[in-house]
Amino acid sequence: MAAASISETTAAHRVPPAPPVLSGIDTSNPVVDATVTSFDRSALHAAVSARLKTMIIEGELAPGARLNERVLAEKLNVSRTPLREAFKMLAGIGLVELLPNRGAVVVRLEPVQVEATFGVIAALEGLAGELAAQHITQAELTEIRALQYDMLASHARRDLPGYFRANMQIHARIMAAARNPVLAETFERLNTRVFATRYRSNLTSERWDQAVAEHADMLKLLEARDGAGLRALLETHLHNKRRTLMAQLHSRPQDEAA
Amino acid sequence: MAAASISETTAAHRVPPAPPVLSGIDTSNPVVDATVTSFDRSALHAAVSARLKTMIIEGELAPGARLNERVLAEKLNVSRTPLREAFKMLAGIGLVELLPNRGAVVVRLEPVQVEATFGVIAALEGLAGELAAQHITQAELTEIRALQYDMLASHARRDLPGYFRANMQIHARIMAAARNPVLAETFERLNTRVFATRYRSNLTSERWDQAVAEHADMLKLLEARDGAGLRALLETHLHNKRRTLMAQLHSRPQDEAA
DNA sequence: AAGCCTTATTTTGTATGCAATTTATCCCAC
DNA sequence: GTGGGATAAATTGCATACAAAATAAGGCTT
Repeated sequence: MAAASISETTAAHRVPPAPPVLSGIDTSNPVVDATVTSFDRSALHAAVSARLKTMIIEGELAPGARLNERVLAEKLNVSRTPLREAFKMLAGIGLVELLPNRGAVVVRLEPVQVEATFGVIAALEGLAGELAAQHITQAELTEIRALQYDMLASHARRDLPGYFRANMQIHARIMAAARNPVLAETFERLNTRVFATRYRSNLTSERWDQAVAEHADMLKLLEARDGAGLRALLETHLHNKRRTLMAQLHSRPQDEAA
Repeated sequence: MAAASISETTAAHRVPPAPPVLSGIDTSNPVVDATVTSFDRSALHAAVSARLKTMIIEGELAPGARLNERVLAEKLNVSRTPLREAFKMLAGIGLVELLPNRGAVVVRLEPVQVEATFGVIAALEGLAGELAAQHITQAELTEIRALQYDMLASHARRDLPGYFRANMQIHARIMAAARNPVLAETFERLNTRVFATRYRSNLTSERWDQAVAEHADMLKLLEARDGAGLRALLETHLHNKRRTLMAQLHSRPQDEAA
């Protein structure tokens, strides 16, 4: 059957139809990671879980899509057992929903849930800013300054993907500087869910300019190590982002998927 | 019971009309025989997951304990397949850790991780307070007032378990009044991990008195619908709690487990 | 033709078997 | 007696087989 190719006796390990994706256990943020640990046989379920995760994040598996075990097992060249285990892991982190006796579906976020998620994210990033102001090193500050210029460049060129990339990096660096792994993990979990919404949305010109200005203030507060100020600013920043997104979601309904 | 009510469900965003997810089949009675066969056949993995969760929360499975598949499968009267699936779910919510080719162990929180977790919890509960002040109904307020008196009674009697029970209820009611399911879910996830630490610790008489006083202020701010004030108070409240706990953890080392 | 009951097909859920890895045990050299 | 290495036992990981449930299909009645 499908799975035969993996259970080859030697370590000859198959090449999936798609290029290698995220490694098994990653605490990093979604897009950056590229480490491919050669999971010979020890972590098929982890590999499958990571693969499904990127498929969901990148929209290959759309929100609401039903995950048929037989079909997916064939596609990924694994048996149903590790696939089902991957489903359970993804259910644990809230990316899929398990319907008893009816399989798994990709979680679909209604606008109201996106709104709720951003409310929590705002608080988490606010906390990250406060802690980062306490713990950040000069080297980290320097890197963020550089990213800020990258962002300004992308903004000037009206390069939205580049802007989002730099933007995301900055937020990630602040999160890293907070030195709180639990905070980072919690944030990662929620950010993954709204990733597409957050980093692939459109912006009005005004909102874009405003966001860039907010980032400039952010950097100033960080340099001044004004934790309370940075926290407040980050929260407003994200509440603004949320408002923009919600308006967008309400004007243009989400994509539906079978 | 207390633990059961909190740990009831880990389901993420559910769409209202959709059928229940991971129906909270909670054995919640560790004394009765361990068979799970009486449960709905369609949710063995969910039932096992819930059972393991309570076993972990109640300390029957100690932090650091290795989860032997054969032994646990026999004890719970299930095959290894749903048991392994339950492991994956618990790994997803951060209660167990998966060691490739070496099974699963109950996550052991080092003091520094407890500290980090409480930092996040403080922010989450603070946010809950702010939102609760906006959304709470009179009926909910009345209930919290009653719980506050329960708590005062337990305090007067030096009934620590009763105090923690009422205390936990109050915090849970505030969380519920926040009307943000994502916030509630995120909080639940973290609170579960530090449950034993949080609600089974000791208190000095002074700290106990102070905590009770803080709760009185909480209620006042809630009644005044002072969101910002309540948020600030809850954060201090939890930072105080954290400081107490950390002192305790450092003076008395954690329980070790094979 | 529409609705409902019955039957067939598909799909999910669990148990079991086997391969691979890890861990424990024993023997021997030194 | 200790250390190292080979062997045996135990344990994990994956694939498959079978059972139960859900879904789809078909035919019958009205």
